[in-house]
Order: sequence, then C-alpha cells, then structure tokens
Amino acid sequence: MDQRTPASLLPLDAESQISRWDATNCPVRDVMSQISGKWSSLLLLALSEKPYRFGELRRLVPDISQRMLTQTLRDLQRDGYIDRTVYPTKPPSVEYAMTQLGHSMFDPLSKMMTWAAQNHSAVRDARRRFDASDLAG
Amino acid sequence: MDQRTPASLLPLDAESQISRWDATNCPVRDVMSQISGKWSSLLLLALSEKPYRFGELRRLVPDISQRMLTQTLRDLQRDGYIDRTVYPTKPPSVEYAMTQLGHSMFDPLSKMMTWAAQNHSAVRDARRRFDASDLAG
DNA sequence: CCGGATCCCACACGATACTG
DNA sequence: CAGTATCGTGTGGGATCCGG
Repeated sequence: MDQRTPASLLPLDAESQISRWDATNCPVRDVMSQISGKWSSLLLLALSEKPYRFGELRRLVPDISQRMLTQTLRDLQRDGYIDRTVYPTKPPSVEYAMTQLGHSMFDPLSKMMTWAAQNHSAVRDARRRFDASDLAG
Repeated sequence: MDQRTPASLLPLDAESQISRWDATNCPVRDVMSQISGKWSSLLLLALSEKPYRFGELRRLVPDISQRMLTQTLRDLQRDGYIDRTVYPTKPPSVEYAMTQLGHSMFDPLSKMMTWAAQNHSAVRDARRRFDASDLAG
C-alpha cells in the first residue's frame, strides 16, 4: 500500500529520533500546533483559492467570532503563511493572500483534509463501535 | 454517506462549501481535532513503524505522562487508528498496533510532518521577522 | 507492568462592547 | 470596514497517588 518512510525525516529509527522530540525541541509540534487550531485549516482552505478581505472571510465562515478571525489571521501571518495588505480607502479594506510558503504547506494539509472528509464515516463508525462495546466494561 | 461532496471537496467554490462547515457539521474538524492533539502524531509516527508495548512507547516519548499516554492511545483506538491487544502474561503486557485505517490516515499525515520538519526554520524566521517589525507598532 | 482517579492550571475559544 | 479590549468558560494537559 503506502510507502512509509517519507522523504527523509522519518528513517524511523525510533530510538534515535523520537526520543529527542521533547516538548521544547520538536519542530513538528512547533509548526503543527498552529495549523491545528480550530479555524486555521478552514481559513487556509479559503485563502488557497484566492485572496479575500476580512469581511469576506467572515461571511465564508459564519460561526467564527471577530476575535478568533483576527487572531487566527494574525497567527497565520506571523508564521509566514499569509500576507496582509492594507488599502487605505475610505472605509479601510484589508486583503489577505496566501504566500508561497503557505501554498507549499497547504499542499500536504489539503490532502489531510481530503482524507478526513472522505473517511469521516469510517471514523464515526469506529467510535460508535468502541463506545458500544468497551465502555460498559 | 457524505451528502456534502467531500470527494472533490476542494474545488473550492468557497461560497457554497465553507459556509456550511459550522462547528457541529464539519467532518474535517471532527476528524482532525483528534489527530492534532499534542501527542497523537508522535505516537502514530512510532506505531507506523511497528507495534509497540505501553512501556516501550513511554520510553520512546520520554516527556509524556502516563495519563496522556493512556488517554491518547485510547482516543486513537476509539477512532479506529490503532488496535489494542492484551496478553495476560504474569505482569500483563499490552501491545498497540496500527490498523489499516490508521496507515491510510498516516500516509497524508506523515507528509504534513515531513513538511513541518523540513520548513521549520522558514517558519521560525517568519516569526522572528514578524515579532521584530510589527510588534512595536 | 499497565493503567485509573483525582486535583489543578493554563490557554484556546466565545460573547459582548467599544474604536479609528 | 476592520479591528481592540475585557471578561468568562471548557477542556487539554500535567502531577500525583492508588489499584489489579
């Protein structure tokens, strides 16, 4: 099925690799903790298509609060995934656009999201089975 | 089962897609919220190689607490990514092994982890630049 | 050896009101 | 329009002790 041992990173001599990934020294967690926020992936999905303005993003993701929209966009900008451009028009408008780094990151991320969408029912089934069988014990 | 065109999922007609992904109705977040836990990806990385016992995993990820190791393994089992087998030996031993579903999920996940490891420095640079320039203002 | 039970805290996230 | 400021909460996660 899948060829494991991705490019290089995971030669998976686990004893020598994983043991060094403590909390303060793990690049994977350092990078992914941002992406795995509640709204990051959805905003990246939107911006992977084309740039959007603040209000547009707000309408695209209706159940996000202004606070979290601002904060998530700021964090994504901080990590270099998106650019923020202010146009000093009469009512000011701000446009967010995905950077090159953001696109290169969204490529594998979108595959994760696709997998999640396609296998959602399988995961839900596994959960129901687990809850039904093992919980009473 | 998936009424919402997840197959193509990302043709990114955002107006018609994202707006429906509210908190209670988003398969992507439902699946990924588990994976994006602090320890899930590391344990999946270890188990993608070969099965491990509880104590072995504990030694592989030294800074994890027993509580979180137990809980994370339980959640991964619940979602169908790993199997748990108890051998009733004198001191009981428990082995965890990745399932087929787990391997199919780890394939895109490992690509995300590879990207994170390879682009860690770029992200860190972006952060330093952002903190230096924008924070004072 | 493999956990469960309990206590506790930090922080992500939400709701609301206010500003340039 | 595009944010900031403040307050409150749920929960992911750590430390520790207890049990089969």
